[in-house]
Amino acid sequence: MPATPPPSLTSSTTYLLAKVGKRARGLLAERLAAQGLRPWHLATLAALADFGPHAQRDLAERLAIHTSDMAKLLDELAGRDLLTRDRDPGDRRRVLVGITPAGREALTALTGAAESVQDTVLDPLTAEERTVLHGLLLRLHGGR
Amino acid sequence: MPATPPPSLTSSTTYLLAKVGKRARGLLAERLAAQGLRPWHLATLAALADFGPHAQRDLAERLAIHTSDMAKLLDELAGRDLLTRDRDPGDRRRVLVGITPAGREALTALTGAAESVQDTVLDPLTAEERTVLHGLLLRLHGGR
DNA sequence: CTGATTTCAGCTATACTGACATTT
DNA sequence: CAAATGTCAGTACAGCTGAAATCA
Repeated sequence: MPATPPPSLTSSTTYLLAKVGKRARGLLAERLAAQGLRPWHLATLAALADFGPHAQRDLAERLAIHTSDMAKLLDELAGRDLLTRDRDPGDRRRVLVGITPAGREALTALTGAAESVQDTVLDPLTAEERTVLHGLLLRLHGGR
Repeated sequence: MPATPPPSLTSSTTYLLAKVGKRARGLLAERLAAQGLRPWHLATLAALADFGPHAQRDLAERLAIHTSDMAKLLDELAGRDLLTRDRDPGDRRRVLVGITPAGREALTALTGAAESVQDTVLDPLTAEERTVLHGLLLRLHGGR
């Protein structure tokens, strides 16, 4: 017996968003774990590749993560030589974080994993439907 | 400065799903906390209202939650007289869980909170767009 | 005895808090 | 001195695991 979820929940868009989103993140985490990394590592490398070097604090703000957690993430990524951390000569409180060539390679692999997860999650939808969904989610994400 | 998130992430539907879903669940949890309850309490009461009494194990399976966590949830709900727990006379291993009148009242209040959160989250979308989004998410949720 | 149901104690990961040293 | 940056230790919670108690 497939155990139907309660209709009064599946009729709520909020519920579906939370459920589907959680599944997506779970699948991504599972795939990235194969490379010993987590979704936040992907996000961090992506931010550095998209925008260039950041002060650690700005990186944390861009990803909406706490500075204390960012410190740990960067420790892990620096330990694999995926990024560099250098004191800002102009303001020695700041640490400038940049991506290394190895980091870019890793990012490519991680992005590939994310795309494969996306194919899995969005499998029930046609290409046009995926575009529509993406547009709607972008509006929800932006309209904060 | 509003700290733009990395485009290579926002171009991923998976990322947006996870982000928007997490925000939705977070807002819901915040609103329900005002009544001393959490999203799982709402889900549990909704399942009982939709389908009638359940054996504890069936309830856990329907909501895709672990039986050990279900035991704790039911403790909390029973402590507020929102549900009843009785041994199944036909199979004394099973505990039959049912919703009380007070539970139905609480469910009404919790559902109201959930609808208000939904209005907040879906605010940027028109009514037609909300319908489209709901339909797409239903397909993603069902197509497992 | 085997298997199902429930309960409990504990483990892990994530998100967050607060205190601190360093530098401006 | 006050404010900003980064580091570290510790807290809270959700999700999960495993073992024991009860019963079919």
